Amino acid sequence: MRKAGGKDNANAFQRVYALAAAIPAGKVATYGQIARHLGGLLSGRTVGFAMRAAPAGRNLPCHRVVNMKGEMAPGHVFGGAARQRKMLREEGVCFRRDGTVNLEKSLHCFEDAP
DNA sequence: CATTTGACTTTGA
DNA sequence: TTCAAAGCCAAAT
Repeated sequence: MRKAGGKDNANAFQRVYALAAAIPAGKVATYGQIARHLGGLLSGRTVGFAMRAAPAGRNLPCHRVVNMKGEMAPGHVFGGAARQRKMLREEGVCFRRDGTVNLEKSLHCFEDAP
């Protein structure tokens, strides 16, 4: 049990990391999916924020987490979108001709949230 | 303490 | 069909 009046929101970030680490190779997950899996405790934006704030040393496969469109992270977070795409492709993720991830093929299936 | 920004998603035109 | 705006939560300023 937590202390009364205290917010366990910080725990939510750890849940995001746990789910991200639970994504098997060759599969990807969306931010909103993880957020929804947390029971609406967070929103897709906050999940992405948690990834950006994800501490190194956790071996966190944040590159397996993409947006609903299957696009890679913006900027050079993983050394460039093309770099992340190649990395995911090496893991066995299916891609479309548009350069986006084929969510129909490589979207990891989390359990539905209540 | 209030405002702005950001690795998102959904709905409306 | 594609484009734009609103809603969302947390950290940074």
